[in-house]
Amino acid sequence: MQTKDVITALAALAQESRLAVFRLLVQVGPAGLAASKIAEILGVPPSSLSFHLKELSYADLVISRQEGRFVIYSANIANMNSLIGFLTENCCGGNPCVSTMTPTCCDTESVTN
Amino acid sequence: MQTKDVITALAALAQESRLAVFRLLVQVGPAGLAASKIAEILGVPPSSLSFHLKELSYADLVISRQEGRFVIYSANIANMNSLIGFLTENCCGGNPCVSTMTPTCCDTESVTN
DNA sequence: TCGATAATTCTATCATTGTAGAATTATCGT
DNA sequence: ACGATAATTCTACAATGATAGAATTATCGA
Repeated sequence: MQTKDVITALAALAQESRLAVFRLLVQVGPAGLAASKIAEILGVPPSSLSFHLKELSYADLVISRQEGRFVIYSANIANMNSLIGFLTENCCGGNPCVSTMTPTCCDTESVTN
Repeated sequence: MQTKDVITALAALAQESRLAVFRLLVQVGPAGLAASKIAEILGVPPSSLSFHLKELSYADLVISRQEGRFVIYSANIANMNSLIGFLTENCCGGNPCVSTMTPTCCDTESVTN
């Protein structure tokens, strides 16, 4: 994961609506939610939500799939784990303090640091 | 950790210079670095660096201590771990997929979710 | 106490980002 | 094929954030 991608991801999350969307999708898991359902739950106007979902997609933090006339969004857990890995990388110079270097969330198989 | 604090922290990290400063300090560890040293290593003008350090301090991502006429900055690992905990909280609805829920970096004692 | 260095604040300018209504495109049910 | 719903793009406006020189404050060495 490149510095540029990390900044894009962090910037995407550093916004109230988007952070709420992302956390909601993290909690929902791979099943995901339709855009309209997200808008309903969070009380965000559709056009605003679309804007934010686009940002999250661009940052590769969410994945979308078409199901009929619904677009289902779900969190990209693997990329979130990469992000976390980047922030904690080589902590304290490498060896002295790192106790556990395991990913913090599910989908550990597909983590691509 | 509150949503507002998380957004502040993420926004603080979502910037090239600040992310570089933070990662540098994470890698250096508790010993930290003087502002002038950081400016030298990263090639950032002092006034700009001050601006960014202030942001990182406000976000509670770095800690500063005075040593003579030097101000030494170090990463606040505990708070970074809280941040990571917030993002991964209740992943996939709680139980089904969480394999390891351990902090990703040192200073595991002082983690305050 | 005085010059030199460290660090921050002040200031102005420039660029980016968030918001949400209106219009547009696409897909469903009948 | 047509009305209804889903979702996105377009648009304009407001707000926030980044940059770096100049001035300011504070601490060191001699």
